[in-house]
Amino acid sequence: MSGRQSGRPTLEQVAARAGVGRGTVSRVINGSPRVSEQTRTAVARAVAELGYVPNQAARALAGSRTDAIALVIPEAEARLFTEPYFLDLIRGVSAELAEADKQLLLTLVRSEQERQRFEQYLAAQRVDGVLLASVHGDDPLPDRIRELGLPVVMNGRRSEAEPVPYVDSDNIGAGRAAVAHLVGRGRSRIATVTGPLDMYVARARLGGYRAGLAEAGLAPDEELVSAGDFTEEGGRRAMRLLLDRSPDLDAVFVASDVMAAGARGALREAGRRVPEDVALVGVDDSPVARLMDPPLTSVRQPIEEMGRTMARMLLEEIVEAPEEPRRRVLPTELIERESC
Amino acid sequence: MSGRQSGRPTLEQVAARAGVGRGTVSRVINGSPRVSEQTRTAVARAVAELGYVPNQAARALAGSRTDAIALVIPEAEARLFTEPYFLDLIRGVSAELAEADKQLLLTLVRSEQERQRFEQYLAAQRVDGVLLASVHGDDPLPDRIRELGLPVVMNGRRSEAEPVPYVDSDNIGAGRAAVAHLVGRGRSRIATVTGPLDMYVARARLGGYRAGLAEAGLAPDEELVSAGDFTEEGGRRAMRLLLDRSPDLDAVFVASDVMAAGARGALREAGRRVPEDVALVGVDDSPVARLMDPPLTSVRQPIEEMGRTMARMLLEEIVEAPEEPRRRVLPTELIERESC
DNA sequence: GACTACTGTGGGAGCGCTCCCATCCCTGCT
DNA sequence: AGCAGGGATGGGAGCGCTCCCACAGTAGTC
Repeated sequence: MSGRQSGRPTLEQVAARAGVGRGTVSRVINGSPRVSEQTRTAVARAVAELGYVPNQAARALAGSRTDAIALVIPEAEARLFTEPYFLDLIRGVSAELAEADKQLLLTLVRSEQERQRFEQYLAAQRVDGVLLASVHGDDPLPDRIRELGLPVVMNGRRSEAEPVPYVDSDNIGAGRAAVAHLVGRGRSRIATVTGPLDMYVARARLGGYRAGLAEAGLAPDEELVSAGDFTEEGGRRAMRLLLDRSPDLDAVFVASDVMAAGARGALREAGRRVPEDVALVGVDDSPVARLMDPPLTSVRQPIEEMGRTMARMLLEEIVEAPEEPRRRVLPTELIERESC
Repeated sequence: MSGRQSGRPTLEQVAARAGVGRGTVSRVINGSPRVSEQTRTAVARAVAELGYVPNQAARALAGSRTDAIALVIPEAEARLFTEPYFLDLIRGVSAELAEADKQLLLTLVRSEQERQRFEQYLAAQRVDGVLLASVHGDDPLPDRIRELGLPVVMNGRRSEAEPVPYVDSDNIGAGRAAVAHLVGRGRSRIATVTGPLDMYVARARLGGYRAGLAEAGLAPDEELVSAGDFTEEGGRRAMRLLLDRSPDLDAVFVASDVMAAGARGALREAGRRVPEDVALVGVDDSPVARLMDPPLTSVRQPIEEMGRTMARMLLEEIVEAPEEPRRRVLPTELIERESC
């Protein structure tokens, strides 16, 4: 159908049409300054007339860069996170890459087998760099990728002293802000439901909680700390445990909105009113928070912005050799609703 | 670092190591049957020893296929849909593509400009086919892509008689099932909040609602139909209007869970109890439905399965020339909760 | 006026594959 | 014994670019 039956035009054909050499067209296409203005316009016209679009495969083969980057999301964790998380992240990454005219390759990794397959892709030189979302504490993948010589940027980190470049949100600040807010509302027996403590993000939020207590002059109490797993059910269980151990608690900082939904259920079961008896603060500012009864006060992370920042950092790493690993920690923000 | 400094091994090197010709290695790699068992194992060993991985760009250039497909999601609509929708869809697509060893290129289209850029990509022959999510009624993109000679499969359709291959869920069935369920619970003044009627999905659900009424021998009443826009606020407004016009209604089929959340709010404002005074059915079976008070009965769409099916269809279209456009309509399922 | 120093340009040499044709070497048959 | 018919194999010819070297033309320098 239509005139493209004979195949798409090539550099050579554009060159012929513009009456110049192949190299010159290439220079124009790639914006080299070493071309006279006159030649440039002639080539530009030929390009327009022929509807020329450079063949990506040929470019990649000759130039050894693909103009594509991979975003890797471990499937297991994709289910844990409050749902909009990854979509927001993708949105940010996508926006930034689109501006730079790069392609986004999305890889959901479900199994060890797929993970190996992914490493094969990297080896096949399909991408110029890798973005890694939600990496576990002991995940060797980031280091493996670096060994392949590919730039990587992670979302979040595996530990306090992360050697690989990353973009994280200020999880410690999130915990502190939550506690400070609760203290400001006159609460003093403040408990917390944490995430799984093998994840740095969970430890950081817990650390922020403790720092917040210390700043308010409140004594830490291990009875007031209960570990969840970022699921609703986990939040429910942790809350029950807390109520059991410390019936006198008057506030809870829950390390995610989804867990907060579970916790809220446990409080209802126990006949505690929110916020009259127990005040609640979550993390994520997810749609869930808005829909809860009462709507949940929550600490917002700038997810989309994290995505953008990651992409930007990666693109930088791709062009300029990274002297030392970059890292960015973006601020969080407390969104007040009626649960406090 | 490590031994790959000298560049990755090539076909040629594998051939030399195995003591065979280049063509033979290529045949082994691509699983051609015209290779003796002995040679095959010899080559396989050389591949393993060298850690050979075929260069994708070279393959694409020589073989003119990329082993990648694009999934296009219009950003504007990504915000409308109940959040897990696209993630589930992506999950399904990704799973199926991974099995077939294909890459997923994700493209969020935000503006007309980005859309054009996307068409350039297609022209640059970066993908073997395109998956299109949530296409509007008058969207010319699907036809444009077909003109480029690329296989396309859409999620949903633009009209009843869609010429482009698609995978849809049974939206008419969804409406009928919802109404039948409500009728079964003794309701007879059944209203509906629809989606924006320029979208086929909204019209189909409305059609199902009407068919359901007819099947139950209930007279249609246009006063009982109110258009929303798939947002929570739109659902709230539509519900208010409905209550205003027909205070005697005793049930509502709301064409999405998010709108149902808004509708539920409007009912609360009006002092109507759910389900005692007014029964509610939504669509999507999203997390929102589970969290509502009372939890919302909702018609589930097999989103992930749609994603898988789309991918499968596209892969088929890529290999065998499509005689006539394929289409698949997957069944929906009513999930009972306490809102009826 | 000869020399150097640029800028602009053309085009050869690959990049690492796939495609395909020519070749070789078995079978099996007459 | 001689020949056809295959299966297995080697390797040339590209695929459409980028890189880079060579060269022409022009300008600047003493």
